[in-house]
Amino acid sequence: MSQDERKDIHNSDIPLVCQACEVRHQGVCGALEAEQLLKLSKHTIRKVIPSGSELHRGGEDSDRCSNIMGGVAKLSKLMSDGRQQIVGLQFAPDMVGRTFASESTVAVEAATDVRLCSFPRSVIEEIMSEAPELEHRLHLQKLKELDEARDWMLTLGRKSAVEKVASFLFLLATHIDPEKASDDKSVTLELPMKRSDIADFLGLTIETISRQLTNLRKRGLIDIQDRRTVIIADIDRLKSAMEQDLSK
Amino acid sequence: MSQDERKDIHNSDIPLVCQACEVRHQGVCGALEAEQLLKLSKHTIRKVIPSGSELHRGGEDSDRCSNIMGGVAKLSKLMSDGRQQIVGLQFAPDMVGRTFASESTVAVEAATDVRLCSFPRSVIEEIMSEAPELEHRLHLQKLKELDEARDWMLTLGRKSAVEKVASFLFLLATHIDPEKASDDKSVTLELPMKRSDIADFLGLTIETISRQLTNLRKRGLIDIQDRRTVIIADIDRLKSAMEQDLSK
DNA sequence: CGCCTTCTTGAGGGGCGTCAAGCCCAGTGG
DNA sequence: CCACTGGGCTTGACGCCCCTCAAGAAGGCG
Repeated sequence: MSQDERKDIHNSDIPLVCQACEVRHQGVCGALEAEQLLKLSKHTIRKVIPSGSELHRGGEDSDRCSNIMGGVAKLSKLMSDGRQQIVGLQFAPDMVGRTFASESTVAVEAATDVRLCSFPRSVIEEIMSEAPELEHRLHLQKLKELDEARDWMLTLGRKSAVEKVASFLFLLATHIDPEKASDDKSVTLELPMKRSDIADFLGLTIETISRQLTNLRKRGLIDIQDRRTVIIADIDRLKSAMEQDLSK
Repeated sequence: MSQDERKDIHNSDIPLVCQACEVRHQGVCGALEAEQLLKLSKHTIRKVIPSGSELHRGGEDSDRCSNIMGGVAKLSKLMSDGRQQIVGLQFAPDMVGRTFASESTVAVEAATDVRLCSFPRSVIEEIMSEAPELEHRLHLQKLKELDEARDWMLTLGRKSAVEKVASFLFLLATHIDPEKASDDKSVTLELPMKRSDIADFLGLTIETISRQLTNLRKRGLIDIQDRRTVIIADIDRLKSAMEQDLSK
């Protein structure tokens, strides 16, 4: 097995599990040398989390981090009386987990089935201290998440219900299969979560989500194939619906 | 000048401007050696930004970053029709600025008079590449901002108007003069911004802010000394008002 | 087919926005 | 000194957007 037919510089000593990894170069692992990948891969577990189950309970400690290989995870916060707010969605190749002990009050749950590459927090932190480039990549990812969180604060604080739903659909269209951003202006969206999750993401109720989806449908902005499949007729018109109240 | 009466290891070669800096050890500069401080200090400008003026216009490029030495800066986002959302407040010793080209669509404005230590982005990024500990500190700060942003998303999406105002007052009480977190349960708050800013921070209108402040006053949770000064009677009662609707 | 969860649609009510009037206070100028 | 002005704030009246409650439709699965 030491005889590898693709014996170029980059692949010779890279763990097989990483060689086969489709998101390695986009994720934080792209910053790692073969030696470090080997170290990390000794502690990794690949697993599939079924839709609806938790990767990390909010408010509890967790000493594991995971790269998302596929699927969608949701980050949520819970109030004592049960009110809930989803504060972010994570897609491949994002890394989830509370590095440096932050993110403690956020729960992580699989929205769809999620494929993970999971490892102990201590190992990734140790490698970070040796490989600044790894911390740099993670830093950049967190800066992106911060930008997205602040974008969403504008949506939560200042947009109407229609605008919120349009913003949600646009977010999905630009994050799921971004390479499939076709030449065409129409996009077929597989909604990765149910109405109650969408409501918790947008700070609305399920009834309002439902009403605004039919509102958008009646205006010809979207077509609803089935409850989980939405066809965006024209992504540009949807984009303009994000800032323009269509309630009247 | 090479003769320094405090010739201990730590201070001998540290620039005078940094020796005098009251937030140096708490801010990101705490990660720097004398040599790096010297390099950075050659490009720093200390200045005071008067309340209301912009440090950075949203959507524009900026090649400067700044440490906040004192005062409060607000980060805001603007929609094309004028709706606005404040997405964060920054206090000393936070660093503001778009390192690694993120944060582009966020405007930074002085809420109060703000004392800054400002330097070019290129210099801080260069030093970061030499000193991973500096990037680590900045990374930790951004993780804290991400946590705060997500906390605030819960506030924006799921809390009632009273709860939002209570949350705002609590946020200020715990961020302004945190050392003055006295033995006493009552806290005198100097509001760093006017009602319209508070409204933009909470996703409400100025009228609602005003009404909910008097609501909290009538319930004995706060005392309003003048329009800019609020006395929190009991910080614990205020905290519980953050999750409990008092509209009835 | 029955049962459960999820979703849609309608009717009614309430919380917050909108509009408007007036107060407070600092700044300015006569 | 006071009148005038203008920005910031408060308070009231009213209306609308979205929540609440409820009923029923649509799937999914044993």
